[in-house]
Amino acid sequence: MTSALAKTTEVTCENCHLDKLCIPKGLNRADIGELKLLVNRNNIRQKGEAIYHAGSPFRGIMALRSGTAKLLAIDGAGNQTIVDFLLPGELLGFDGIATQLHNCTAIALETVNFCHLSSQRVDELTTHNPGIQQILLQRSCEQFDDKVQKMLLSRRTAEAKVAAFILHISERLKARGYSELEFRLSMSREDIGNHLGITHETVSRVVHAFQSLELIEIKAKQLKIRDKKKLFSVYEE
Amino acid sequence: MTSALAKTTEVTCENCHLDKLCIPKGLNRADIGELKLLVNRNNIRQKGEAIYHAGSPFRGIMALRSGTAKLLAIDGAGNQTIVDFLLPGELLGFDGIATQLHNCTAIALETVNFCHLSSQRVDELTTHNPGIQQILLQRSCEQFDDKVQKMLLSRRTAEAKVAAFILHISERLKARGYSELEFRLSMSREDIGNHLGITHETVSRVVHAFQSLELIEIKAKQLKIRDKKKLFSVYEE
DNA sequence: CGACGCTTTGAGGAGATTCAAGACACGTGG
DNA sequence: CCACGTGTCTTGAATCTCCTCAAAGCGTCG
Repeated sequence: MTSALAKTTEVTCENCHLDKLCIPKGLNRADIGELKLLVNRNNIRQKGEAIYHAGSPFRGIMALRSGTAKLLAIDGAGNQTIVDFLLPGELLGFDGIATQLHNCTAIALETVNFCHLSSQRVDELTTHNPGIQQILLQRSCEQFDDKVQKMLLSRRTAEAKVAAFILHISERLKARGYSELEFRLSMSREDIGNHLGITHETVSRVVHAFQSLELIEIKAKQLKIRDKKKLFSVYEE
Repeated sequence: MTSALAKTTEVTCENCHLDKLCIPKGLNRADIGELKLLVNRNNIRQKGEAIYHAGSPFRGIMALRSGTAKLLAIDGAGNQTIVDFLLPGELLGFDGIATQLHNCTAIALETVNFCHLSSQRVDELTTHNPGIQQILLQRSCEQFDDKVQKMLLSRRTAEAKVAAFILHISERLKARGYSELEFRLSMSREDIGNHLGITHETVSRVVHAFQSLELIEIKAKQLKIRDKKKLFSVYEE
């Protein structure tokens, strides 16, 4: 809410530290220059607030600059499933492109700051800037690839799921320049379980078992990976 | 193999009966005209043959004209998961766009005839035809939406999964002009179970239970839906 | 400090898997 | 056309993993 902290050097796509992850990845300099003019920056949501709701008109593509969020889908009977967790530099909004209505609800897990490419801008790109549009196609297909990986997990044991979850978060944080071995899980056990298709009690038990085996150290939401190799073997085997 | 049955009127995108499902859906007449020039038609694969392999270079986007196929992913430990079944009019190949290497293997479940938009053509579209490219983005996002639905299913009982599977196939066949209540399942119980995350024995038991409840009639691969409403309620509740 | 939500831990039970055996269907060759 | 063999499908029984329900512990925030 308080935007009194305006910096002298404004952050744009051209000097954003997330340029290797966000839309600019793979984009030429001219297109990045155009992109920065199209993007609306410094949108804020507090913990628990929605970025968009399922059923609402396509809001465009958003990119997290800081904070984390969850993407959830709801079926006819009201069951909620967490489709994805979003880390800084990751894009959301693709669930609204096909039908022009959002299929999922995006909710901040902590205060988030995000950039916004409005649906109108996205439409304009169709004719104006094939370069950026190609990037969107690529990113959308990345999300598809990601879901394929998730399907491969669904047949595995609770142990394998939790191990994969921890390793996946670790990899993504590493790519963002954060510590890959020690970090804070912004989501609840309930959320983790929901995402993995197990109960929060099972998450708790597995996490405790991993701690006993000295694969990890966990206290509340703070996690430290002690033996990445062994943790990986739980997932792999 | 025998293409001796060449028709006098050749089928193109402009007069294909699948135009309401395939790439042309939502495309203007001029773009369809261009599309037909880019597409390579009448590619054939026999049952069990691959259309493309995981790890191979991106082959482009393909559209089934007849026959069915399965799309499968393999993890590090060699576990295979069937990501999707493909019906006539459905597109495949998106698993190769993000990395330019196919993430999945596509295999014919029976003789298939498909159209092919080569990777080179797909790349050309980036600069030449933003209209077709936009359609690809939309289709890619549809696949994403589809995976979200699948995630919602993963927490459900074996009954709900099988009911949803039958109803989903039924819907898609209906959209293609086939009977929605009576059809042949081209995939094995093993394949169905793999796709749904249950064993083939469980598929068999559930299918038998549905038959006892008079929701369906099934003999080998031939399926008849007797009570769609009740079947839907198994899925919904 | 107290209340609330989140997390942990335990015991019992349900659903799905595994293993095993038999039935059936399909294609091949006699 | 029928016999045969192979692979698919069905069915059963025992087992196991994970879930459900319940209660207690911990942390956090007003």
